[in-house]
Amino acid sequence: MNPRALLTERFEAALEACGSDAPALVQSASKPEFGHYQTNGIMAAAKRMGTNPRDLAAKVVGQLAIADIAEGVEIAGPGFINITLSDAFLAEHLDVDAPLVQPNADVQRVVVDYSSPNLAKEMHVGHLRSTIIGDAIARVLEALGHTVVRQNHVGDWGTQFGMLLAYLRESGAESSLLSDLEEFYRAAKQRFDNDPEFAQRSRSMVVALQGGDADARTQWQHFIDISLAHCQAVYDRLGTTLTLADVRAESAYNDELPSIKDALAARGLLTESDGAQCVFLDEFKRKDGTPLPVIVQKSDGGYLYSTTDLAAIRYRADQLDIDRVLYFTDARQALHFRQIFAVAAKARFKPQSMSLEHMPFGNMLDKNGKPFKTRAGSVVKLTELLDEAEQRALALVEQKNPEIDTAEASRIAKAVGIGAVKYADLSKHRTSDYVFDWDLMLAFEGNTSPYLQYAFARIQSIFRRGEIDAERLTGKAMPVADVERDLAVVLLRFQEVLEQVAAEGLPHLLCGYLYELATKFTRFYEQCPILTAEGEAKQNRLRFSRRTARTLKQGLNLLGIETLDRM
RNA sequence: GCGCCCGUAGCUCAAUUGGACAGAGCAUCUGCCUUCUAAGCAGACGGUUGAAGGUUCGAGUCCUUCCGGGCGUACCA
Repeated sequence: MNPRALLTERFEAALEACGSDAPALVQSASKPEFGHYQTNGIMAAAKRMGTNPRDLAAKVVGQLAIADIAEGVEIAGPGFINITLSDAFLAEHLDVDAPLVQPNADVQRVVVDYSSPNLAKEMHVGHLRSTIIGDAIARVLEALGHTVVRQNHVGDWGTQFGMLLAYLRESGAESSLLSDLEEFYRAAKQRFDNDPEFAQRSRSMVVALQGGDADARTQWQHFIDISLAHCQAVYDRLGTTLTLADVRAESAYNDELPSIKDALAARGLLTESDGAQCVFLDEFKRKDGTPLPVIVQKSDGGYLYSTTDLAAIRYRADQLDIDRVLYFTDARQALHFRQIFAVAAKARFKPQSMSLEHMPFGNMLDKNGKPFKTRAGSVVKLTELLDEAEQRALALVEQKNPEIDTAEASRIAKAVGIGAVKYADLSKHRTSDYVFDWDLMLAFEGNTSPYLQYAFARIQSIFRRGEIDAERLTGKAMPVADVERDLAVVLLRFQEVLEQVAAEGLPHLLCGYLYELATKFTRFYEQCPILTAEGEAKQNRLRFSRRTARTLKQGLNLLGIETLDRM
């Protein structure tokens, strides 16, 4: 049930009857005095028709058929129409055990391209955003019925792999250095910078690797396996849905690259410039007229990430029959993707109907608001962050609930600690820069995942205390008290929020929703005793509790955050 | 130089894409635990939305200029 979509339909029908095809612009009310939903579109519609907005509002209300939805419709201000949903409507759609989400009408095949770490190094906090946001969006899309193809476009083919392979050969394949990829990289880099002979060996290693040399290839595979195993351990610990089967590495497109170049040439898009093969598009000229190239092949014959990305688009279109591709990478690649998408369209690597969307996110800053530099030593490894999160959470669990045994305490600490880290990231607008701060990331009160988990655990506690089997509850939650009505309206918004999250790739909208839901529930919880209530009132409150618990659980699950029955 | 993004409470962030009086959390202060978990609740304090103009019924959001910051801008990804 999506009340917003339903109201939009009804309002636009009424508008049409009044001779306007303007959008109704229905949204949930910005203030309680305005009811539950408000319509903002009348003013603009009136302007276009050259009539008075309040008169048009009155006409629209006259044409409006929403007696089955609303109990109050009111014209306010310059021409807003405010709607108050009826209790009967709310209850009708608040069945305790009905599914919370309905599949979308038009279901798509969607690639979500996310995480994509460089395998030369260990995963650090900079990889958190893409991994976590991409994973949440993939889950939400699936919940709405779409077919999602996760693709982890890992970097395994760059020039730096020559250096690593040379160092691997030198230090022995079983080197204990490999247990710490970061350290291994640092050591190799140092060797590379200080020993010209080693540097030369590294370069020829790249050539050998990309030329298909069997030995180089074997050693490379060995290194990649170790690195991927490390990534997978982090994914599992983070509770993301990524598996090794989702890896679609840069190297996977290696054999395609020459044919990408040929296809571009065949369409007359390729130009040689300073020895490099380039595509020049009119829409990417500089202001002074200097052309801005997309380089497809370097003057030394090597291919670049642009070529690989083009190959990936063609693969997704031809082999996977994809409708929509979402790229979760940082904002610095914005120009790159605009160019690639334009070239892909011109070269017909994708059908017109296929949507390519860059979902950029902001840069990571330090606590002083300066860019978080990747200077040696300054990156925080993801495993370190997660260790710290679990430790802090464990200390808190032991302090709050000393009677919980150690096994359960550590399980709770894990869910709370990891959840807090993820939520800190997911709850911020995707595109804004974000500040990396231990204390903010590991906060356990206020608008954090522990707050949501806590609200859920309290509900579970009610059922435990009352010895009630929540699964067996039936019937619809009927609002009686004001706090119940407030809760009911929020509960009914779940679907519309998910649809928006899926459309825009913005998980923070779901976070904001769940936080509002939890605060509304907690208010209800404070004001309406449940277990001591009697008869129908008790049943009804149990239904609200159950419905809230289910929504919190599913919502948190879509964010990749665990719920706990006790904490 | 040019292009893109950003600037909101002391701090960290929202603001449903132009809607009504800019909202939360943290911090500070006041209350609330023999009553379903106080990781909670109720309340107080806190704002010239970087600055100045403009567009209109209405601007944090759009336009112009300026200030401050970030990123990108031909062979890294």
